[in-house]
This record gives sequence, structure tokens and C-alpha cells, in this order.
Amino acid sequence: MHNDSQKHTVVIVDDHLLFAGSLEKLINSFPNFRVLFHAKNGLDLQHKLKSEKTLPEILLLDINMPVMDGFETAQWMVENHPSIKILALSMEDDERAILKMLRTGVKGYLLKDIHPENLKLALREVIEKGYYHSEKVAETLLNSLNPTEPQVQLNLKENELTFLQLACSEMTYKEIAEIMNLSPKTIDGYRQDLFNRLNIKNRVGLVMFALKNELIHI
Amino acid sequence: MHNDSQKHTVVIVDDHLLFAGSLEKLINSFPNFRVLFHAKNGLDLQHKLKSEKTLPEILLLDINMPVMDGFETAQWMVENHPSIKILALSMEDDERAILKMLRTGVKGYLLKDIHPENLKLALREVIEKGYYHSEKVAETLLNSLNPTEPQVQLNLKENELTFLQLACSEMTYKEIAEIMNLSPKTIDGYRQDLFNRLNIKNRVGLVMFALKNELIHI
DNA sequence: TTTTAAAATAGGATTTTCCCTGTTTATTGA
DNA sequence: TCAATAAACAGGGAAAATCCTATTTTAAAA
Repeated sequence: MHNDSQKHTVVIVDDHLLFAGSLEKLINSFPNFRVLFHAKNGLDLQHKLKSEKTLPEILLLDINMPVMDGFETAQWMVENHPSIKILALSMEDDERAILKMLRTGVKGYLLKDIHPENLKLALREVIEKGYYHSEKVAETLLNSLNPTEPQVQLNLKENELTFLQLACSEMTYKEIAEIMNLSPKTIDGYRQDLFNRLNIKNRVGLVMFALKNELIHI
Repeated sequence: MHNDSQKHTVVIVDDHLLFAGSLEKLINSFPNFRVLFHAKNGLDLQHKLKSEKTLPEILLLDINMPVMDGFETAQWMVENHPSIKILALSMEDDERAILKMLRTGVKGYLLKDIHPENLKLALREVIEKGYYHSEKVAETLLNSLNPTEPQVQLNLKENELTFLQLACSEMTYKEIAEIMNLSPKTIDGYRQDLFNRLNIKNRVGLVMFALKNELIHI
């Protein structure tokens, strides 16, 4: 048995209190780890890191949070507390999300459907090796190197994006022009340009394109 | 201290192993409850209920699951094991979901962001009173009785629906008319009728309406 | 300071959309 | 069979959208 002072410290950031609470119980049941506290989101974490005297070795970070989500929080942590190792926790195995987090410098990425035993393993590895990569993450990394679908890189300029989003409303182009402080003829140009580049025939096509590429949400 | 045989029994159904596992730890730490086992989804639960000799008193059921989700599972349970009390667990406080579950007969509805202490309370109440209703659920029930937005009942006729769906393509109304074997003027009528009824200004409005009402999917 | 490229703007023609007020053609119930 | 009603269809005009081909303005680079 280890006494608390020998144990590695963990802080949990998750807006789901029930999950955070249970997770704490689970982690505290691991002989080598103990949870210092948990935070509801990135902002809450910032405050608590200031007020608490002890900094954790590991941060278990949920990426789906309101207010200040996992990405922002990870970035802030890397900048302000680079020594704290971040283990990202996520519901979905979204490839883009995984890559984004890895790029900001998290030490591991866990899916919430992993076996509790794997969490223990991940925590141990992060302490010992400095990182933990599950199979899924490794696979994603490979996929990203060898992209199956080149995914039409949409180079939308700021104005084009704005126009596209406004085109999904019931406004006329003239009204859109007014809002954007541009001549209707300029809007005319934006539209035609998009039609050509995206192989689109009319405004409905624009709307569908925006939808498919999540440029707007219903 | 209670010995196991005196404790109330719980089974967890959740596809997120980590959550299920931690939750088990948490519940087992409650003096009056113990977890018998957990299942990944409804199907898994069916199998396990058959093979295990002991039936639980309470079923903690996640509603967001692949394979056989919370709704189906709840229905099956009510039909096949009506004596087992169901506590639904959900990430989102989706009003429709709450109502749907309550109607199928679950004894309570918990959000995953509740405080662990509330879970203990909910379990106790379900055993003692037979149900547990959090504030949110009570509020939702009130809302459902007094609907703020009457939700335009959309009485779309077959042809109108078809037109609406085709209007979400890049076809002109003339082309749509051809496909539907109708005069362009008839299509004109359909459109105008929908504009008036749905308070829509132009074709983009039609597309957004179809999207919002899931008449088409992206 | 030129040169250059991109962004913004125009003119003008054609098509499509939108809107209003009708008429004709089924369909159905008395 | 005869209204009554709904569905389909039309004419015609105004507004908006689409599609060309330029020109002007702006910003960046040389």
C-alpha cells in the first residue's frame, strides 16, 4: 500500500459531474494515483489551478465541454503549465479532433469506451514514458499520413465564407451586399466564383454545400 | 456496514466502458447498493439477464447507445421485466427524449452532469418511493403541458413533400415539374402555397424548412 | 515608384423566381 | 346528377438570380 504523498496526482476536467465523480473514485482505487480535484471546464480549471497549492502531474481532459472546451483548455495548459501531462478524453473517435489535440501537445488520447483497466495503464504509461497512445490513435495517425480521400480543400476567404453563410438565409443578394458593405455586383462576383469553383448551379447548391461542409448549422 | 446480501442491486447499461466502470465503483461505494454487472447495450443486456441468475432491482440505462439504444431497451425491459425499475441516464437534457422515456415507463431520468451525491439520492428514492424526478424533469413535464411553441403541424400532401424535397436540389422548377409530370404552373402553385403557409420568402427558405423538419438529410 | 495581381465594381442580357388573379379539370358527397 | 371543393393549370408582370465581358480600385511585390 502507498500513502498519499507517494501517489501520482491527477486532476479531472469534465462538465459531467457524475462522470467526473465516478472517475475520481475509480482513479483513487488505483494504488498509485489519486485525484486532487476536478473542474467543470477550462475556465474553472484556471481558477482552481491558481487557488490550489499543489499542481497535478496529469490532467484528464474531456474535449466536449461548454464554456471553454478541451481544445482551448489544452492550448492554455501547454502555454501556462507545460509540465503537466494532458490525457484527452473523448466520446467520439473523431479523426480531426484526435489530430488537433495531438498537435497541441497532449500526451494521450482516450475514448470513453475504453476498459477501466486501460485507464490505469494509460496513467502509468504517461508517468513512465511520458505518453500513451491507444491503438485507435496510432491508426488515426497512419490514416492521416495516408489520406484516403484528399478532401477538397476549401480555401474560402473570410468574405466568401460570410457571403456563403448569408446566402443560406432568406435575404436577397442585394440585402446581403448591404450587410457586408459591398456593391451588389461584388456579391454577384462572389457567387459566380463559388459556382465555378464548387461546380454549383444555383443558390440551393450553395446552401447544400454550406451544410455539407458544416459552414452553417441548422 | 451492510453485507452484500442486504444491498440493493443495480445493473448498468452503457457503451462507454470507462464510464460504466467508474460508475460501478461509485455505486459500490454507496453503503446500500451494489452493482451486479454491466452491459454494453440493450442486446448485451438481454443476454446477460438470461445467463445471470440474479435480477437487479434497478437498471441504470444510458440512452445514447449504438446497436440497441436506450429507448428500445427501455421498451423491452418494460415488457419483459416490468418489476425492474429503470433510471435513464443521458448526456443531453433533450426535452423530447425525456418525455419519450417517461412515457415508456422509466422511473427516473438523470443527466450525466448531476452530482454523484444526487445519484445516491436517486437510487434511494427509486427504491423507497418507486420513482425519482429531478428538477429538470419536473420542469420539462410542465413545459410539455404548456407548450410555448405550438409546433406548426405540417400537413404535407404527398406531392407537396416530393416537391419540397426536389426543391432542395439544383433543379429549376421547370425541371421539377417535368420529373413530377406536372405543369410548371402547378409547381408554381405548390411553391406559393408553401410560402404562404410556412411564412417563407424564397427557395432557400424551403430548403431550410425541409432540413429543420428532417424532410431531407444532408 | 512602377508593376502586378487580386478584389471590387459595372453594364447589360437572359433566365428563373416570385406573385397575383384567374380558369379549367377532376373528385366527392348530397 | 348536381353542387361544392380541391387540384391542376394559365397569363402576365415585376423582382431576383444567373452569366457574360469588361473596367476601376486596392494592395502587395519588385
